[in-house]
Order: sequence, then C-alpha cells, then structure tokens
Amino acid sequence: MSDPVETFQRFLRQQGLKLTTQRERIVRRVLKIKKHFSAEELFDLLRKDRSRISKATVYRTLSLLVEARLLDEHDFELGHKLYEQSQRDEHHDHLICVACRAIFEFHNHEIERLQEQVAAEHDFAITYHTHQIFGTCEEYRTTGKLCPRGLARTRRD
Amino acid sequence: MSDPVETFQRFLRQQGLKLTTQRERIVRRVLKIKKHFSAEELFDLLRKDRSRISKATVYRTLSLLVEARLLDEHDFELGHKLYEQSQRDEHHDHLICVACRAIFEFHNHEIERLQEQVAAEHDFAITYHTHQIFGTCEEYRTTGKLCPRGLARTRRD
DNA sequence: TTCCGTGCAAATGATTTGCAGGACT
DNA sequence: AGTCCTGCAAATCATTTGCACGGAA
Repeated sequence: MSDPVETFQRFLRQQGLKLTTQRERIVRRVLKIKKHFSAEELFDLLRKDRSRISKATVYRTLSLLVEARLLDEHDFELGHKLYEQSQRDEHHDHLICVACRAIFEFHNHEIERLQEQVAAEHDFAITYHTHQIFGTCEEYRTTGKLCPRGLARTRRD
Repeated sequence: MSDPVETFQRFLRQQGLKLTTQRERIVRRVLKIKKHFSAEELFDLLRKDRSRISKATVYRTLSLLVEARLLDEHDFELGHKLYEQSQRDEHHDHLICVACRAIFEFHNHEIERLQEQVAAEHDFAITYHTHQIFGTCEEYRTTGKLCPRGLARTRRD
C-alpha cells in the first residue's frame, strides 16, 4: 500500500487520469534516482533505457508526480528546476555549493520551530518554505574539484 | 560619502566603466522605490518619467547595481526576479503570500545563528542564503483581496 | 580618439502548449 | 465510443546578446 507506483495510480484515478505506459516508466525510473535531478537529466536517463518518451511528456509527468507528492521540486537558482523523491514526513532544507554544485541536506527542528513562530507573529499561514544556504563545500575548497557533468550530486554525511 | 549615486560611480570607475546618463537615471529612479520591483516594472516607471531607456539597458544596469551591492536580487518563484534596495547590514528574509503576492520581511537572529551552526557542522562556507516562507497573509485570508497589478506590494507591520 | 554603452532586434533556454493521430476504460 | 495522452513542433517569456551607431573621458 505504500508502493509509489500504486500511490501514483491512485492519485491519477482520483483526478480522472490514467496510468499510461509512459507515466509508469517514468515513475519507475524516477524511483531509482537517489539524487536531485532535472527534467533534462531524466529525459536522458529514459533514452538510455531505450524509452523514447518525449520531453513534453517528461515535463507533464513530473508536474503530476509533484502534485501526487511523490516528488519535491526545487529551484536552486541553476536555471532549471531540480526534483527529488519526496521524503514525505522527513522535510529537509539545502546547502548548495555554488562551485561544484553539490547539494547537501539539513534539518533543524529548532529553526523550523522559530520559523513557525515568525509566521504566527505575522498572522501568516504557512503553505511551505524553502531555506537554502549557498556557499562552498569542504570538498571543493580543499580539492577544487568541480562536480562532473550529468546528475547533480547529492551527498549526505 | 554614503550617497548611493556616488557609491555606484565609484564602483563603476573601479571596473573601468562609466556613469552614463541612463545609468544615473536608473539609479535615481530605483532609489525612490521602497518596495520590491521587477525589471519590467522599473522599465515602466522610467517610461512614465519620460526616460526612454531600453529594456536591455535596464537589465544590464540592474545587474551592475546588484554587483555594486546597492540592490538585492530575489527569486520568489514568480517567474521573474524582484529587486529591492540593499539594506546593507540589515539582512532579512521573506514571507510571500502566494495568493495576493504581498511580501513581508522578517529577521530572526536565532535562526541565523542556528543556520551558521548547521553550515559549520557541514564544513560549509556560507556565501549567502535565502529563507522564504510561502503561504497566505492575514489580509488575504480575511478580505480575499488580491494584490493590485503593478508593483508587488511590500508591507511591513 | 577610443573604448564603453545603448537601442534594437534576434537569440536563448527551460518549460508550455496546440494539434492530430493513438490508446486506455 | 469517449476521453485522456502522446509526440512534435511551435509558442512562451524573462532575460541575454550581437551589432552598428552614439557618447563619455
């Protein structure tokens, strides 16, 4: 019952939509990605799997996956959006290395709490938030190595 | 010595650039704006002042003003960037009403401190950060009024 | 003079959309 | 049958850029 493909199908049905071959292939491929990825990168991965799905369909399906809450969408000021599998109840924010583009995740309960307090003080009803820290990561600073082309790296300690 | 136009001129000279009529008009106009504004909105304001400056120049000058640290640039997921006069030492983050587009500012010293701690734990050297809280503001929730077209509102309590 | 800067229009580039033929239910 | 979908190419849209002419130092 927590199979993502089923979750997606349930979501689609609910919206009067169908789980097509393309949509299913895309979800299954997406589930294998353990990093942050762009629409373009997903498109390339699908071609490598000999799935000739159009870019339009990739974009359309990514939107659906975000709506279905299977994916989270992020704008890290890279000129294109990045996606990652939603860790439903484990919300996290990001540290983005502007040099090598590595992306790290962090979660700080106290920050979240203070943030809610700030919103409350402004009579503001939070829908979601983004907290991004840009700078340079330790590896880049010591090795000067840039992130290889292709998938944006996501490293966890 | 803290006259923004002079600051800009100093910055330009330093870069081997000139303070042209257009650039000066743009800075002076920008200085009068007390809200967040887009390139397009600035362009329109300039036309109203009978300054026929091209959009290309507006964009080019905005970039320079950001480099000169006279303006801060924000991406609030609105499809276009917003700018605001840099409050040099008074950094702040934002609450963005997704319904009426009002923008509120907040500063929480404790959050900033915790954030530095998070970065330190990751051996991450911070360059800058963005902390945006999206949701609905009190006014929108009670009146249902949408933000009027034109300049994005910035309200402070 | 000598670059630097400007306006204009064309180029970008990620994402979206209109259409016409296909595919689920 | 009746929708929903897909692929393709064209359209968007904010922003950028190439060029030839105009302007500060």
